[in-house]
Amino acid sequence: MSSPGALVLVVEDEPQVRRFLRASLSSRGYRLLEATTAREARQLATSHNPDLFLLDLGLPDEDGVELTRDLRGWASAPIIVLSARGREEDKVKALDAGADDYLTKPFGVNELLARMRVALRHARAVPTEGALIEVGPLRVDSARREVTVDGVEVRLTPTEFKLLLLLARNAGKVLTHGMILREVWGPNATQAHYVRVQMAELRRKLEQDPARPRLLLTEVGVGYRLRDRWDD
Amino acid sequence: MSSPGALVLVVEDEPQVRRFLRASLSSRGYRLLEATTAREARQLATSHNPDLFLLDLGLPDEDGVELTRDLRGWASAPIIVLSARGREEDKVKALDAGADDYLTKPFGVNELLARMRVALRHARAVPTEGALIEVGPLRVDSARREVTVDGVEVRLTPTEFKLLLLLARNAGKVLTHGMILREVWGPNATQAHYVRVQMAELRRKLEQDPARPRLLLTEVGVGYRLRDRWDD
DNA sequence: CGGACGCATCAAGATCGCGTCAAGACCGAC
DNA sequence: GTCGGTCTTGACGCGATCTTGATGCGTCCG
Repeated sequence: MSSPGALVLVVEDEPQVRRFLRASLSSRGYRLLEATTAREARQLATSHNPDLFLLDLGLPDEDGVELTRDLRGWASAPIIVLSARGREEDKVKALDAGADDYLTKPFGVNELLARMRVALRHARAVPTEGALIEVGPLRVDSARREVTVDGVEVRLTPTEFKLLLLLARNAGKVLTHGMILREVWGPNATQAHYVRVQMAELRRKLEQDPARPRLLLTEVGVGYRLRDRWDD
Repeated sequence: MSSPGALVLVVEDEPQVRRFLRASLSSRGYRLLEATTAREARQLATSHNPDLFLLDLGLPDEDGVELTRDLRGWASAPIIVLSARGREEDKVKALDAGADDYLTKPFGVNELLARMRVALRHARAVPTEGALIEVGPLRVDSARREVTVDGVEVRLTPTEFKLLLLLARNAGKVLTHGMILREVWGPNATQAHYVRVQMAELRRKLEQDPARPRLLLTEVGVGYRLRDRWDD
C-alpha cells in the first residue's frame, strides 16, 4: 500500500491523457486501473478496492462531482481531481464533495506525483477510516461492502448499503430526512418517501421483528438513527 | 461538516497578507494565531497546539521548507503552504518535506477555505459534539434527541422536544408566550393555549410532582422559564 | 364577597407521519 | 430481445400526535 506498487484507478475519458498518465505512473511503479465512465469507475472501485483515485471531472455519463460524493461515501481511498476547469467555484465544489486535492490541467508530472505521495501518506496515517464499524449485533465492513448481524451475513443492495453505512457512521445521532436524502440520493432529492421504503427493506433484512425495531430507530417527525447503546 | 472554532497558526511576514487572512478567517469563525518568523512560529506551535498551519515560504529568518520539515516532525496538525513561488520544483520540495497542500499566490479565499476544510477533515480531530445542555437534574442532547432526568431517559414527542430545547437553550431566562409560539409553532401561530397544553404534558413527563413544578416554572402573565439555579 | 382573568388539566376528534404492500419503470447481464 | 434484480411511485391503514373545546382552580381587584 505504500507509494510504489499502490493501485491507482484513473477515471478519464480522453485517451491522450490516459496514455500520458499510464506512462508517467507505471514507470514509477504504480499499478493502474482505467475507467472512462462513472459507471465503469464504480464497478472497478468495488471490485478492486484501489488505493487512490485520479478523477477527471468531465465524464461522458455523469458529473464528476457526483461521482466524487458517491465514492467518498463508501471508499476510503483518497481522491485527486484532475480537471481543465480552473474556476474557483469548481474547485470548491469538488473539494467539498469529498475530493482530497484538485489539479488544474495542464499540470506537471512531478507535482502530480508529489501530491499523490501526500494523499497516500495521509491514507496510511489514518487507517481507521474505512474498515469496520460495529454496533451491538451489527457489523459493517465498508471496504468489503459486507454486513453481518449476529455473525450472519446479510446481502444488501447498493442503496440499502449506502443508507446503512451513513447511519452506522453516525451511530447514536439522529439523522434528519433531509440529511439522509442528500447523502444517499444526492442533493436534488426531496421525496422523504424514498427513505421510508428503503428503511422498511433494511429492517426486513436486519431486524428480528421489523415491526419492533431494535437497531434502526424512528424519530418521528425528524428522521432516523442507529441505536448505539446496548447495556440491557 | 465544517469546523468553526479551529485554531489556525498563520506564519507570514507580509503585513498585508496577514491582514487579509485575519479578515477572511476570523469572519468564518476560525480562531487565529500569527507569527512573522520561524522562531515565533515554533514558540506558538508548542504553546498553543494549533489545529492547522498556514505557512508562507519566504520567511526572514529561515527557509519555509525547513520549518515545514521540522513541524511535521512533532506537530500533527496539517500544514498548508502559501507561496508566491509557483515553480513545480518548489511545490514538490514543500510537499515532500511534509506539507499537506500548496497554494500559489495569488489565490482565491474560497479555494483556501475549501482546502482548509479538506485538511481539517483529514485531521479528523474535530469533535463535532458539544450539543449537550445540562441544567440541574435535566440533560438534553440535541444530536441524539435524548432527554434524561436524574439519569432516567424520557421519551418526548417532536413538539415537546422542540419546546424543551428552546427553554433549555435559554435556561434561566423568561420566554414570553409570543416568543415560544413563534419558535415552536412558526410565525403565524397565535393560540397561547398550545403552549399551556404542551407545557402540561412536559411537566407530566419531567416533573416529580407536575402540580408543583421545580423545573418548568410559570411566570404569570408573561411566559415560562427553565430553572437554572440549583443551590439547594 | 363576587367576578374577571390567567392557568392547568382532561378528553375527544382531526390530522399527520410512518410502515407496508404492490405495480410499474429502469437497468445491467446474458 | 428477455430476464432478474433494484429503484421509484402510488395507495392505504394505523397509531401517534396535535388541536381544540370544556371545565375547574387560584389570584387579583373592584
